[in-house]
Amino acid sequence: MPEATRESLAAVLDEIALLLEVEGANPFKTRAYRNGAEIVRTHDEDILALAKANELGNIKGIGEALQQKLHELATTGKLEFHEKLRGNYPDSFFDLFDLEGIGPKKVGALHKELGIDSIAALKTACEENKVAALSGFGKKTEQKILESIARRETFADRFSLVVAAPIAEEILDQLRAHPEVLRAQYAGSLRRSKETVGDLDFIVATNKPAELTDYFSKLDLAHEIIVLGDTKCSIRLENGLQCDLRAVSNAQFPFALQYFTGSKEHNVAVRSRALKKGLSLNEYGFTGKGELPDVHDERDIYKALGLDYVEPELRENRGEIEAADAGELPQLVSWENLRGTFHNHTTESDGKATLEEMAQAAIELGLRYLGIADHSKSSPQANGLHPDRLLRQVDKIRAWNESHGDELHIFAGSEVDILKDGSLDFNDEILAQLDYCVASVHNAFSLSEDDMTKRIIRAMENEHVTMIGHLTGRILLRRDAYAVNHDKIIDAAARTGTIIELNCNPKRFDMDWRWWHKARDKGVLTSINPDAHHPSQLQFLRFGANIARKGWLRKQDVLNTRTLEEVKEYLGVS
DNA sequence: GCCGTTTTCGGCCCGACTGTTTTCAGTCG
Repeated sequence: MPEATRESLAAVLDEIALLLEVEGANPFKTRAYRNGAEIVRTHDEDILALAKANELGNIKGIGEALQQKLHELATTGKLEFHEKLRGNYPDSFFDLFDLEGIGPKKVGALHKELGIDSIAALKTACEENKVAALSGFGKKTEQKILESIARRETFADRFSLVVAAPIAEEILDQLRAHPEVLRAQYAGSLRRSKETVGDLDFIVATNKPAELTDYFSKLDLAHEIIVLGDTKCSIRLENGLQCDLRAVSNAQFPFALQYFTGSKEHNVAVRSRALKKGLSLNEYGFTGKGELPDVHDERDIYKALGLDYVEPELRENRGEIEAADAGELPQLVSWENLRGTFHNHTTESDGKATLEEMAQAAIELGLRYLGIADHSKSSPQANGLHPDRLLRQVDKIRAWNESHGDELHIFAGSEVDILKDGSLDFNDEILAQLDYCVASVHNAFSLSEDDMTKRIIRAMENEHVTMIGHLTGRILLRRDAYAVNHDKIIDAAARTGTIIELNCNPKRFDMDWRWWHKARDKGVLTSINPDAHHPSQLQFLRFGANIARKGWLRKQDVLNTRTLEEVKEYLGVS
């Protein structure tokens, strides 16, 4: 029996809620289970230990029934009530909930009436027109189910910022160009700078909402209209990305923007704070007895609740409300603070542009310094450099600085492979000739967490290693992180004075934003690096600043906000 | 299933939209 974890407890409660819903139980009962799952996930004591000790009695939302069930789960790793409920359905049944347009009720009806327990079975039933004949279903529903199944096979359910961000900017421009639009903004996870997005949300302030939803549905980018009403519209683009518009009055705008920016968890906390002040908050405004606060923008909403303004990136209910209450929110780093960057490639290894072209792009972007760090010899797949080529590149960079250094200073570095045992791909004699060194893992991903952590810490202990590149090796939407113990790495970084890179290539965003606050508090410095393989990728710095903000980082936590002179001093180079 | 200065029953968040209905249930956010 697998050991119970916080997440396994929560997942069982969520699954019970789902199955109760399928079977038509009291909706408030299912909500109680969902609510219980959320409490298990977010409670700030050791919930597993409390459950084992059967001491959950004092937590609001966990009653006698849930307490008993969590105790059984925590001590035995399973729950008879759950197994009984779950026993009726195969694993494939749960895939049905991934489909858009059908929820627990319809899934329940399909299972009860037609015995459908997988997407394949549902597809067949639709093709045989058996679904349209069911009560509560019809021709259109059947068609939508088939389209949803096809879409699931064709499209991703989340999108990279490289894809989504430019689209969002374009749609926002088009909304702002409409004469009836007073204010417009995107909301949702993009505004919060999540590392990937599931869909795009737009809010417009207007006196002609129906005109705007109509306009939105007819955008050139709109490939399909999902819903179209007088105040909201959803479209799907050709690449499968869903975009939602809410059209509200100018007075409602700040409330709608705040509400649809989320996160859900942040909003729950904000609303409960409002209730304590005798105010009810929803996407349209405050309601309550007496005089209501005067609200013109989002800041006024937070102010009315006695809170400092919470930047969208921080709205994840990870301590920002408490900090806003205490006046202790950080002054976040911004994109304009960045003066240079490290970890960039050229055609010497696997980059697509020469040293000169990369330098030119950095100048155009307004950077004062640029770090080059091509791959080392143990990455032959990336055309990694042997020492002789590396040292020739160093000479070339020194020559550039002689002639162009007043405009852009280039730091000569290397992205050195951390070998399986934690030793480095170049010896100390070579490393000593560089201005700095990014050490990264590029192979042997399947080491145990313990071995991988030791491997990276050994590299950090080398005095020539300036920073650790893409700590976990994850490729978003494609490859999971390798196992590594973040706590131990952060402690080692603090102890050895090693920088942990914030790799802001949107396919990586590594280290994950959730760890930066802790790293910062332990005095760990970061460098926001685009890992650019093309001049245009230097622009990733903008995403990088957003992710840093999401990790609560301030200007002083980021090496590349420093002046050239300060960086030279830090690196000990002239 | 949870909760309570409305205290052991009765309420729990809700508005917009669609499709299947003929006044409303289900889905979504």
